[in-house]
Amino acid sequence: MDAPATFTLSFFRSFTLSLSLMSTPVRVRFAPSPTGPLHIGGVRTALYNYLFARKMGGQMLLRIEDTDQNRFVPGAEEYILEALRWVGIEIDEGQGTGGPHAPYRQSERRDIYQKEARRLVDEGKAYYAFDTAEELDAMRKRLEEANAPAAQYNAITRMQMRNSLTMKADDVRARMEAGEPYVIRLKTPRKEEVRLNDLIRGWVNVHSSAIDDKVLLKSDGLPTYHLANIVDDHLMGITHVIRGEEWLPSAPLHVLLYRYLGWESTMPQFAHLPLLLKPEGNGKLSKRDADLGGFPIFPLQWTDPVTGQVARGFREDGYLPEATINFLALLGWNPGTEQELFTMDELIASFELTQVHKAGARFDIQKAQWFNHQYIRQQPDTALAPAVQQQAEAAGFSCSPEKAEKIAALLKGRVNFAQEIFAEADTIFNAPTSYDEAIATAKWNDDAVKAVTAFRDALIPFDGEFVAETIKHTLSDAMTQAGIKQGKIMQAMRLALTGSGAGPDLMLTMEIIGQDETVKRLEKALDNLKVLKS
RNA sequence: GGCCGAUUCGUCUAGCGGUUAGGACAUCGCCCUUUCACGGCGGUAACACGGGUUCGAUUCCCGUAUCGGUCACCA
Repeated sequence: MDAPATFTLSFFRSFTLSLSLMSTPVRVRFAPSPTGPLHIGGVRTALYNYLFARKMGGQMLLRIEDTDQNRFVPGAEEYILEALRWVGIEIDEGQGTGGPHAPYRQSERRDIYQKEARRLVDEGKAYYAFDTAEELDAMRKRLEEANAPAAQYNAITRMQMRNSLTMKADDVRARMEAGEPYVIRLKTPRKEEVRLNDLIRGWVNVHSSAIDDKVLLKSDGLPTYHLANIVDDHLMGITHVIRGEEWLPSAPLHVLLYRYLGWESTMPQFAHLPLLLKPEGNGKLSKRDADLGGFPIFPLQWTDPVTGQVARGFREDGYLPEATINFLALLGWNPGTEQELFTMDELIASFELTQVHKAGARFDIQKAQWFNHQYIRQQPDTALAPAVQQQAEAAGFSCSPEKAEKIAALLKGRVNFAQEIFAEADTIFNAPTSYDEAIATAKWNDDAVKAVTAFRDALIPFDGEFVAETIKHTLSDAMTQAGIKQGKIMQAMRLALTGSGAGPDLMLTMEIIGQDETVKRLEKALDNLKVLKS
């Protein structure tokens, strides 16, 4: 911590995570591209970044990687911000929040990247290239036909292409002045072993011959991901890059870039997360799976601005944010305990990057539903009631807040989603218009008629508080007087009141529908149900 | 195809040389209950394969297979 901190830091950084963490504040970033709705896998990446940042007492940044003008989708950035807010991921610095390293939108930082790209050219670590798309295609085709080991722009092929390494300096300058389009490419070394120590996977070695001369700066003047993310991560003081496994193959290239830019000593640590896979079959989770399986893979509903197509969201489907993050957190990570239910604070407390699983995880919506069930039943009735009331009123029923609350209390344990409560409450709002035939046949007998009649007769003069407890007593007294065993006629009683053989607690159901309605339903049953066999 | 990565019940996973291989979802059964659920209890179910290393491998090493990712002026 004290005097030799700088030395200690750079020396131990690559070996000991904890040591460097004690010395430098952790800074992580979530850097999505605004090309559409944020994928649920992206939400998980953001979540792991957030958990790690909070756990380490560090900061979480949000950067928008919009360097591809062609793929820009209006509304996507707002969607990202809202999705993160919804699941409870707080951004300390970045787009939508601000901070000392603004702007946080890469399209607004082009001068910064251009400066660094030119510096690389000046230092002989990159070069200008004028090849057209057709020329590149021709080169790849030629190499493929020649059965070359790799059809790429690299240390071998670059000398046959049109670039500042093969052209005269005057020629290069003249073309640039004439406005001919060009890119800046990395001059990848021919023979070099690039190593990187991934926090989740350990050492990964790649030979530089496998890395091609990646375009760093595109002909439109904007950087590619590779350049932009390194420049920004460095400038913004990022200490840990936590991202999806799809970046692992290009990670050695990034190490090379840090080296060439002279920033290797403060290079962030890398952690590559396993991917989310299709529920069944092969490949990674895609929008198609959502359509096929009838479940969301986006946090929020999204309407495509061009096609108008609507993609469902976890939020709109009725998943609670708590359930969503709990589900996501455990998809690829496990604290090693047997705890399944975690609040955000508990996740933060127990999260460890080193405990992130290495293999991809199949997306299982059933588990998500189970988590939602757990959180729905924990919700206070008052939190669930407004939605019930709203749905009821929208369907043309009058429903007081008190009634909605009672309904929520009665049914929340039976459902996976809040909106299912109203559907389950159908027998409360609607008197039966028909009766379950199987139950009627089996249970509607002479005793049942006698029991229902007796109960009705006991209910009409009843003037106490009409609540489950007193109803229960009234019923049992009536049955005793009539000489009927209560257990024998309960199914019939339920049938008379709800038309169904199954449902929630009957006494509470009666309490909610009220005394008058209860009596009315009993009479209606007596009028409409016939004893088929005695 | 080249390169990189991965591989424990159907699924998510624990395990980090010696375990009756544990938990959760799903599934099945029992109990609870007026019923259906919920809940409780229990059952079925896994170390991809082949070589090593070792007294001993799910665990370490090497192959094979399979799966995943990546090979753009997209991120």
